Amino acid sequence: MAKYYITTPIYYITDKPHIGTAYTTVISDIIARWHRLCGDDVFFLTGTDEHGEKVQKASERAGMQPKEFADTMASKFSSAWKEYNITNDAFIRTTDRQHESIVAEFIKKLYDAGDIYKGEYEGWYCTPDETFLTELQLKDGKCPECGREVKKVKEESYFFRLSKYQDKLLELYDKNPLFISPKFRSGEIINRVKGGLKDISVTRTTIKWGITFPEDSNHTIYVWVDALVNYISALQWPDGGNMRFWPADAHIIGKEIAWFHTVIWPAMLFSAGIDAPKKIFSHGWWTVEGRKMSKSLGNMVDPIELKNKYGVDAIRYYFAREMPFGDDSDFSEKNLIARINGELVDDLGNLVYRSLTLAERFNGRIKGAPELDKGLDVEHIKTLMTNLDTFNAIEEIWSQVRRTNKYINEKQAWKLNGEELGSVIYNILESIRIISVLIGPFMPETAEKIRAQLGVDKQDISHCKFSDFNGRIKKEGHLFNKIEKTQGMNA
RNA sequence: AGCGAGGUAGGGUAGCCAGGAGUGCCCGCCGGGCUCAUAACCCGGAGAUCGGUGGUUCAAAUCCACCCCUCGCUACCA
Repeated sequence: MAKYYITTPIYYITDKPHIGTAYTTVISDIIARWHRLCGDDVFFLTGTDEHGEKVQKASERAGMQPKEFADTMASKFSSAWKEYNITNDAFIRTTDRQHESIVAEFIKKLYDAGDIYKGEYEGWYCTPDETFLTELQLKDGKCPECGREVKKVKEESYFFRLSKYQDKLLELYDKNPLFISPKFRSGEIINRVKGGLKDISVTRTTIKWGITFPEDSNHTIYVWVDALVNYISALQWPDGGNMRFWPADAHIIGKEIAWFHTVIWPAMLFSAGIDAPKKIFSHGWWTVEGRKMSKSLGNMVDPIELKNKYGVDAIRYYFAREMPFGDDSDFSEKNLIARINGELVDDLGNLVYRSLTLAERFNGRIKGAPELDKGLDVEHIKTLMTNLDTFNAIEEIWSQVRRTNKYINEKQAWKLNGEELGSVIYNILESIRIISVLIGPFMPETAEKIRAQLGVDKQDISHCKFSDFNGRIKKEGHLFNKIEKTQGMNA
């Protein structure tokens, strides 16, 4: 049995869950469920990032202690994921005491390796935005975000010798072409690494809400270092039992944090003498109704509202189906409704309903030779899923849904009887049974409903081939209901 | 500015790396079939100067050059 370790980023708790974080988490869950379906020993991690200046400020505004504020926000995430049927094996919080002590131990290891030295951080700071900026980022000497004046700040800081690992990183990319996925994003990173790496500041003296740097208690560890270590602290590094899951098979992230995961994180691991993860997959971003999603535009989509309105499985399906492998996509309610009505209600729901009507009326033996197995390529779907390509995997599954609908029409099943009908029904039900297994990771509730109506046992990937049909038909209702146009959120 | 990604019928995508008739898929539109099914499903059709210009070639959506447009990243902003 192969092990499979998959992670989401840990989400920064100044925001509540939105469509982007929900997307990352759902996609990761689909992959995790897929691997379980394939019999792998899976560890699936998500969690929250709770230190840093912004959290400190946000908690002050909320009139709470940072830890109290963090507790409130973290539970918003864990309860949202519960509602989305997320099957994470652990939920890590960077304020967990175990995490804090492991981060301290980890950074000490880098220190002992001679990769941490004391220096002086110098840069620009935009006070109203509370943001540190580099020379390059400034626009006409002012803050690129708000256009206001910035001031020069100088502060004692400890640095990590990132520059030392340039060659080792390039070697990593070279030996593992899929390390930075999808491939079209790797050039960007590799060129920048080739262009040279600067050491990075890893501690702060001005921020109190963080983990104390063990070598100098005037400093706290910078949030990014703290956050990245979650991937191993959740496994109880260095010698906890779950370390057998390391190296991670896939870190699923948004493209905006690719640099940290593909450059800084492996470099820190090298310094600590730990293997690099196998793959960093950065997915695209959602725009909302054609516009960038942002708080100031007020177009943040609340995943809980969305789910309450359309159903968990519909949203999970939409996430996996709408956004092509790694690309950006537009979220639009019109489009979501079109997919629910066209693909879930008309294609899949209707297929199951009409098939069960035929099967229920038939009282002969459901038996025959496989005909509908042609064209269904489970191995290909496996390959796509291994490559995290949920978009094309669904396309492939749906072609079988369409093929089955077509088969019913071509055979004119409603006109047949006797053995001939028994054979056609056999093919239809076997096809639906296999479809239900394949869609399980995407739409677990729907898969379960189909399975119950077919009256078959729980199955895994090895059952995705035509064999004898052994179910006991029990037709219930429709799997999905049509969304009327007037029901749209903004309609 | 530098680096990167993309511009294919009304919309969305695949094809490009390894050139060979504009070929595929989904939605929408028009017409037909069927009645097991949630106005569903199935079949057929219309619709594209493949962003522009120039080049290589017997042959370019595909290779090369230049240009236009959109988007992302640019390191300590989760």
